[in-house]
Order: sequence, then C-alpha cells, then structure tokens
Amino acid sequence: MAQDNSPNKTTPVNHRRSRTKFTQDQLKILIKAFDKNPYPGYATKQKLALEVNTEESRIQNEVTRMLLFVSLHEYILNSLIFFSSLKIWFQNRRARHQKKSEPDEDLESSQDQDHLEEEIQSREDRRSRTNYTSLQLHALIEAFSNNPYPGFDSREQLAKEIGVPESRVQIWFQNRRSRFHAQRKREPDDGDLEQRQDQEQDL
DNA sequence: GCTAATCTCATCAATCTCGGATTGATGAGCGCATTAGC
Repeated sequence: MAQDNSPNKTTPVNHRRSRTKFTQDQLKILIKAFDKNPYPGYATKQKLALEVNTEESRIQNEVTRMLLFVSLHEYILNSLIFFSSLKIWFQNRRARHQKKSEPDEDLESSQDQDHLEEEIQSREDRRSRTNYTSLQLHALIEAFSNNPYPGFDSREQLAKEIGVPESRVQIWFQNRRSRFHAQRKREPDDGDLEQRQDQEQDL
C-alpha cells in the first residue's frame, strides 16, 4: 500500500527504530519457528523473543553478559525489543514467502487446513486489549494533534510518560491516523460545506 | 541489493451496554505495499 507522501504530512526524518541485525543462530531459531508456524500467537512470540534473547546472551562470555544484562529488568526489556523485531520479521517473511512460493495443488488442501487451524489458534492467542485511562488518552490525543507521525524516539518518550510499551503507542497512532483519514473522507471540508449551504439557500 | 521498519487499509474482536458503536490488535500488500539503513 502506498504511503501518503503529501507535502503537509509531517514525516519524521531519521527517527526510525534502529535496524535489528539478527545473528545466524537467531535466524536459525526464527526460520525453524516460521516453518513450524508462520502465524505464531502472542504467547508463542513472547516465548520466542525470550529464546532469541537468550541465544543472544548465551553466545556472550560471562563478563560481557554481566555488562549486557546487569539486571533481570534489563533482560526483560531486551526481550521486549526482540518481541517487536521478531513480529516485524514474521510479517516480512510471510510477505516474501508469498511472493516466492507457488504451492503445489496436492499439498495445498492439507496445508490450507493446517494453516487455518494455525490461524484460528493464533487468533485465540491475541494480546489482551489495552485499556487506556483518560489521562493516557489525553496525552496520546495531544501528541497526535502536535504530530500524527512521531518517530521512534518520540513514541518511546511518550510511552514512558504514560507507562505503556512503545509498540502500543505505535498501534494507537496507526489506528488514529487511519480513522482520522476515513473521517475526513466521509465529511466534506469547511469550504465544501459552505458551498453546499450557499447552494441550499439558492434553492 | 537485501531486508527491517513503516505505512494504509480492511477486518477481527473486546468492551460497553443491549444491537450497534467504539476502538485496540492483527494481517495483507496481487503488475504481490513503500522507505530507508547497512
């Protein structure tokens, strides 16, 4: 889907999340998991993030590990970062896989059934719905009115302020933008409204 | 050039309140999304 490149859009520049570089060992784990189930549920992804994170720490020597993960809190934070990255990795791999593979007819029906079951399973395994407080919503709405396209740093700062993960802030902004655009399509702008009112008066 | 990160859009599903509205979560992208960092 093409992005909106209209000039009035305040697109952040150089504010992307830094690129994750997966190691060969991490990729092995991810590919194996993908082959098993390209649609992992929330719990599975969390487990996988911990596993990948552990793999990252396992290859460090003891001293480096001590420096990298000075506390359990830091270790969990690191796993959360992996969680976002591996979610993206699964999305991108599914997209690339669809481009490449033209499934063979005989396999298709049984695979479809498996896939359907996997999909149902992962739908049962959704992340629980986030309920924002009025204060959190106020902060989000204010931030949205200032900049509907915040970069990673802004999102992370806002997330810290309101006490939710950065990924939730990102989803909130995506949904907000989408509904904002939909609303604008439905409702004519002020100029159109005035013009229509004039036409109605003429009648 | 490869691929992680990001985008829009459509849809599902939880929640609030009683059938439908609101809104967070997720997946696709069909001439198989685009952008941008390494």
